[in-house]
Order: sequence, then C-alpha cells, then structure tokens
Amino acid sequence: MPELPDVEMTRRDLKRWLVGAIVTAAGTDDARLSRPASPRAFARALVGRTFERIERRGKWLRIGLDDGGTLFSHLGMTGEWVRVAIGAPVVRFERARIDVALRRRAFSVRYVDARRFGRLLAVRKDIADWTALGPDPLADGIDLDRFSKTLARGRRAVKEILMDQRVLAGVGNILATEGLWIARIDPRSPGNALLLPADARAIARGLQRAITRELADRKRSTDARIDSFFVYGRARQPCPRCDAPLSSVVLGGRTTVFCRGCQVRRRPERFSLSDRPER
DNA sequence: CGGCATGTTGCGCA
DNA sequence: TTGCGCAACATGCC
Repeated sequence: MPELPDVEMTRRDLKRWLVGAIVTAAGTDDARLSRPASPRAFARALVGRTFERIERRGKWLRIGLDDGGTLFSHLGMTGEWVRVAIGAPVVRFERARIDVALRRRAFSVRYVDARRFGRLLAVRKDIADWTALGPDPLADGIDLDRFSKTLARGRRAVKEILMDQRVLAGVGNILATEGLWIARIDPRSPGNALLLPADARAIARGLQRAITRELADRKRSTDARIDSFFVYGRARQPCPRCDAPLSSVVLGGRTTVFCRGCQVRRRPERFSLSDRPER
C-alpha cells in the first residue's frame, strides 16, 4: 500500500472515520508493530480518548488525541486501515483494532499488515522517525533552491537521494522511478552532476506530477495499480515516450526501471581545469 | 521451488 | 564521522 499517495488516501479515510470519534475499545498483541512501546500501552493510551486531528508527513501518520497523546502509524510495505462493523470477526492479517463511536454510530477500524514492516505506537511526544523527516512534496511543496543544493552535495545516484526521507518525505521506489522518467533524467546520475537549476526543477515537477497522477488514480479504482505506471514494473517493455525497451538496474538495493533512449545520464565534473590542463 | 515485492534498519567495512 | 553495500526483517504471491 505505502508511498505518499497511498498514505494520503489513508489519511483521508482515517479523517472521515476517526476525527471526533471516541474510542470504546482498542487493542493489539503485536509487540513488533508497537515497538518500542508495549502492546498494552496502545489500549491504555486510546480507550476513552477522542481523536482530534490526523496529519501526514511523508509516509507517516500522526493522530492526535484529546489528552495530548499521539498515535503514530506507518504502513510499512503491506499495511492498511480498514473499517468494519462493530463486532466483526478478526480480518485476515489484522494486527490492531480500534472500536469507536461517532455521532451515535459504532464501528470498528482495523490495522491490517501481512508482512508487519509497519509501525503503530501510542506515545506522548514526537518520535525521531517523524521529526527527522524532510519536507513533504505534497503538503509543503519542494523548495527548489534547497533541493538543488541537496542534490549538488551528494554523489549518490539521484534516485537514492530522492528516496532519502530526510530529503523529501514520502518518495519511495515507485515515485522516484516515475518522477525521474517524467523528468527525463537517468536515475543513475550522481546528484553532484545535476547542478543546473533546470534539473532540480524538472525532477521536482516530475515528482509532483507522479504524485498527482497516482492520487487521481487511487480515487478511481482500488486495484488498477501497476497498469497506471509509466515505467515502474515494466522492464523490457517499450518506453511509452520513445518506444525503446525499458532497462532495469538496481540502485540502493531497489529495482529501478528507466529508459536509456530518453532519460539523460549526467556525468559529474570529475576534474577541474587545473587538474587536467589541456594539451 | 525460486524469485520478487510500494520500506526501514543495523552491521561490517572503507 | 560519513558513506556504501547488503543482509535481514516476515510473509504473500506469481
């Protein structure tokens, strides 16, 4: 499920379901998801409380309670929130349950996560995972000047820089892949080879377009996933723009699809003029 | 059975 | 101190 657009859709669901709702029962038995808090702390923090607001930054959700407490949720790789009738049986891969009452209606919200890479913890102060996040491209926009400087500083491949949550919160493998294809920039290009303002601008626009596109897509169908991507998951298929067969490489441990035909690879300036005099 | 998966983290090493 | 490459995490699905 997870990446900025999915988490944003989840935030909208949870806002409708939970804001103003009072918790009548809650529980989890998964110490892994609630780490470093205890599973018992989850129920203790929630029961009797009212949800006041829900915010998203990157792939994290922060849900505020009426007593100043906070519930943090990260969907990991396979997490999602679903709403069911009160008293409904445990759903497949359910890891936590929150029963609530809202405007005289009672229902249950369940956290479901097959692989359990997600997080779900009730705490009384912000966690480092949240405070360390960089700006959110959707909520905060991308400050081109700052972004450009960040790119120029590193020699890591630009795609790895984009997926660094301290640089831009919420960009994952899909968004980085799609955004760079839209920007026509080779994901292997080192950041310090992308010094032109036009490069930062193209990447920022590519990411924004990828986010907007996926959001619109999520709104429509629930399951038309892969089909909506330009290049993600389409290695060896023709590039939708220039028809060249799409290539695949591994960057930062993640499969990366791109087009050798229309995504420009930038090389770093390896030598200054004084290092390599002409002769 | 083998390979891959939308994410994060910790470890060994340069 | 920083950065890099990777294995590991836990499980489903093709």
